[in-house]
Amino acid sequence: MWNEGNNPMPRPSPTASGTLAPKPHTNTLQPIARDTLQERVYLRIRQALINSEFKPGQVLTIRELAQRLGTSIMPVREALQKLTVERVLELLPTRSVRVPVLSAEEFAQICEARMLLEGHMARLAAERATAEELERIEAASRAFLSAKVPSAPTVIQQRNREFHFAIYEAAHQPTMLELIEPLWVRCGPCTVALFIDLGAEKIKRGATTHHQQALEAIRERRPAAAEEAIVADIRATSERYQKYRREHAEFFGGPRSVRAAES
Amino acid sequence: MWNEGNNPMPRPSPTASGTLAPKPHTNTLQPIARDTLQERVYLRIRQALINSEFKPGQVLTIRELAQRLGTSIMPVREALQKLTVERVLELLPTRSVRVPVLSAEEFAQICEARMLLEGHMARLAAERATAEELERIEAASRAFLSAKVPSAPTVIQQRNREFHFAIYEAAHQPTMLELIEPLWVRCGPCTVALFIDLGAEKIKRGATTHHQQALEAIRERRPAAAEEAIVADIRATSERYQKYRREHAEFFGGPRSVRAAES
DNA sequence: TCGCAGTACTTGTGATCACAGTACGGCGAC
DNA sequence: GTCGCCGTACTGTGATCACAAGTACTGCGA
Repeated sequence: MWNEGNNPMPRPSPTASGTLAPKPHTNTLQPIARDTLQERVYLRIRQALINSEFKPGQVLTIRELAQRLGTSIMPVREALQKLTVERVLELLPTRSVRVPVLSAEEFAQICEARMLLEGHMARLAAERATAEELERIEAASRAFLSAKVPSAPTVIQQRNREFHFAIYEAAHQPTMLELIEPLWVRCGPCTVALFIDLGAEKIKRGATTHHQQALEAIRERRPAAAEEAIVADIRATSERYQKYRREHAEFFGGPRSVRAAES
Repeated sequence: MWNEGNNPMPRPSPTASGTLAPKPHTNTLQPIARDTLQERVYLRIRQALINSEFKPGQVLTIRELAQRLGTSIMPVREALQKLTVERVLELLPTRSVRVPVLSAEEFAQICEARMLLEGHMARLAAERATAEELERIEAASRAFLSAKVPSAPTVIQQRNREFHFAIYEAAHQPTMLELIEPLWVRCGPCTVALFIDLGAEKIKRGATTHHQQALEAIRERRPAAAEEAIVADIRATSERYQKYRREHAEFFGGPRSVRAAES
């Protein structure tokens, strides 16, 4: 499961674009992709983190990644820099980087921010969603429901993500959407770890209720109810992590945050 | 005023630490600073942006900055990368970076996020602030009030910032604090531009009311009132920018967002 | 006088090299 | 046998070089 050893990492493919499914474009002859190597490396590692190809706590070294990706170290070091700034990765005292193991408090605070921002977005979506956007949300919801539970946990997580962002896009606040996105990436590795260890069955069942409530609230233009449903969904994730951390403190052991040693 | 020409930029000084005043440490023998050149460059440029040493819209080139800072291009290019990820700087189609000129919508959405997050923090501060933290907040308030209006607008902005963050630190949510900080840096250049053009007098007078209300609310443990005061303060900034943009559309002219050309 | 092409220069990107700091192993002394 | 030292291997950092893409300027020709 974890990509710890020398399992070959596929070369970054040009089709591996951002983490959100791009909206279908109707206009032809859109500008061709002219991205840099560094950008591809960045997106590839980011995707790997979302997909839990790296384990929380795992240390990533520049040269090894460069070798596995078939590039020099330059694109990799800059990609890791970027991920560190986003706090998707964590700086060790040796200046190596690792996948963070979020403490209960950190996870809770990120979830708190998510509740505030995403609740706001859900409220706006209920007010503003167009018919087309509503259809997208419903499609995402169906996709989530139809995800086979025994399938890779990342699939459930992926569908869950797409459902949420289908809602948030309907709020028509692109700048705020960009603030929310990194919060998901930060939670990603730890959340997926939860999926794997706890079994996706129970989690999916819990989320389904909130999803249905959110969907209906948006369809019926009830902003407060939409906000409430999304907040409840996030709160459930937060509390699940709290509980899990308490019960498996040893698993998340090891030297916790690097910064703890600083102050 | 603007640092457009060849005005020498001071070498990054080891004392130029973060943008927040560090809390006084009581324990001796804290770890010595062991930061990298890149980090100093990053903080120096970041500080320069907050202080409005660069004008919104101004293009920054790696080699020129490197020369002015007296380093090779390596630390500078990574510092600019980091600032771009934080969206403090903006990528041009040529892959140069420039100081963003926030559109009215972007500024409004960032302020909306700030109202949600910082309002939350103000509420918590009113619930949790210790006597010592309250003293820090009051000191910051006095410092803001005593700032001479004709002095550099950046001083007012600096004091304002310190007052706000004195409150937020009393919420005891470091992770969320880290989410708020980059929002201030993003707003920085455009806000200070506002100060300069509009005159700090009026702005300071407006903020003073909100500050006093927030301070009293925290002192008297009224969380809802504290949140309200902070939100009102941010909303005033947001609306001032909206108005200013409408009236000075030509000043902020030029090709707006780069991404506008992409879709 | 206008328009176009060619050139020189500036820009960011990526690769390679040199270096300093750290971690970890073995080896020797007590 | 255990503790401490030392050397090796490895890691990130910073500098320099090579290159491709873009821009602006200049000069030639219509």
